[in-house]
Amino acid sequence: MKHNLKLYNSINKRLEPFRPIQADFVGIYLCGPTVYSSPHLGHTRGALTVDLLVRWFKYEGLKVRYVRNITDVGHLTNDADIDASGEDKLSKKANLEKLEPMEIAQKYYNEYDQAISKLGILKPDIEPLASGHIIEQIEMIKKIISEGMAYQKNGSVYFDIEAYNKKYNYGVLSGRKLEDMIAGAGEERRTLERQDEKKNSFDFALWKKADKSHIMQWPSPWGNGFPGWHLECSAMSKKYLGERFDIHFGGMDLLFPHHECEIAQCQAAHKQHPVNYWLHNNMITINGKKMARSLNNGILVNELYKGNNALLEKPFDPMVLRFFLLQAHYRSTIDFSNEALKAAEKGYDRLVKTYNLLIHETQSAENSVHKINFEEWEKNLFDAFAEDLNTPMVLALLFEAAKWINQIIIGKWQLNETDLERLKKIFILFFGELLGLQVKELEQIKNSKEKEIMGILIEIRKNAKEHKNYALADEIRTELEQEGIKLIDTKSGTSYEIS
RNA sequence: GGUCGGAUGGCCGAGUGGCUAGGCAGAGGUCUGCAAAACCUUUUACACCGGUUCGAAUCCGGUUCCGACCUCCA
Repeated sequence: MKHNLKLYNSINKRLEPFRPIQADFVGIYLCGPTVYSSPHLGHTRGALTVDLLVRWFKYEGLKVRYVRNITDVGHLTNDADIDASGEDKLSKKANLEKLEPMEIAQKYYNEYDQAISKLGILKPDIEPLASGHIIEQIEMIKKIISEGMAYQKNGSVYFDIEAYNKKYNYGVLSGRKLEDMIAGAGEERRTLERQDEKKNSFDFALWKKADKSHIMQWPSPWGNGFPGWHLECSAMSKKYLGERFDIHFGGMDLLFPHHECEIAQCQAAHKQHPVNYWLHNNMITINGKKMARSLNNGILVNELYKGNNALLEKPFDPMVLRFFLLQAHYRSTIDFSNEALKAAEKGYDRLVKTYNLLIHETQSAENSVHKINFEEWEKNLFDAFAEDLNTPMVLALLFEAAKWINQIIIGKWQLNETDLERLKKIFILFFGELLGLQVKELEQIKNSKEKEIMGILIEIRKNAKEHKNYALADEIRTELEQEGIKLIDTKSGTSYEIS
């Protein structure tokens, strides 16, 4: 590694220099989505942040194995316990849409995959399904039982936190103490059903017994049932990344109980803490409140792309969403609104324009005349990215370069070939390769007939202007504008944009 | 109630002790027949009250407000 990456480790609550377990290799696990409905904006953030990490590691020459799971085993809608109907989310949706649970999972997985890919997010190396790892999960439960840290009750298996806590420390990640959790289980806690099966209310299910009406179920040593929610990530991360791996990523809302339980399961089964760096992204908010499926305030990713949501004035390009998210640090909340997106769109367009100018319009000169400190700029870019992925800072530095590029374009500054190539190289590296921003095609798909007609109109208008027939010139401009065609006059001539 | 985080100019959002973050909007300018676009320049800030310090948005204490988790959640 050429640069010193620092990451904020949730378990120690501080920035730590990143050191891989094996030199030149890094293993990353991201808690992916439960595929029972369409992805909303919140789902993009974790995937995007890991994408940045992966891009960085690859640039630094590390071999990356990036695992992002798909949860296609329905968790029960109500706690880890059985509610009145005994349905899980996937079964419920399957009933509703009259489909097999696996059809539901496939359908929404496809949607997720598509929506995420449009954001320029690289695919993971392994994308395992929870349903494809039932055997591994059962094996892990057996191990935990043999360690005396889980117990069976009526065909279900629960994790015994009290037993676990005698040897290990439950709560290392979230900072929760067992006593507090007992004390906290007071009047304000919701009363959960079937708690009597558990020794303690904070115990969680490793395996749940399924009755006949439950669609997704598998045979196990404890009878037919399905695995508990926390187990899949432990089983799959162990299988593909080992008992101890480098980076575990997920949303902050998963920190407790999900990740805490993962730690407990792994430690019970493998006698070691599974992860070196616990990373968590913050939430996307809307009017200051977390966006979530369960809160029904989510904006779907596809709604954003298509503009068909009451809160949106218009559709937005996926790259605008990517830029919008990069403007905030991944550990901060980011407040979503139509206005904020519009602002991001303008900023992004400006950066893209500058990018195109740099690549296509700049020409080197004999001698450099400028006020650029390349060394400092370059160093600041690398430092910003490596300082826990400070993408807002990286963008600010790219906007600084945008000003330089304009100085060159208007002829105030000039760069010799070496300097110009250097500017191009670094700009492309950060803009494209590391931030993963792609250039929207400036030349929209204009068919040749349309170009011809527009060329004629522009020519007529040009002639009119030359003969000072401004009435005609303005009429052409106004009429076209009413059709959504905007004429843009520049020194070198007139171009047009269709909205 | 418990655990944890946050409060920055009209909006979004960086910044951990002294030096303009940045984007959008606003203002002024260049260009233009006019306008738009583009480019250049630029105003407004650090929730409140104390304290530490030569110096605090940044550290400490308190207050108020907001949020996340403790149910499924990215």
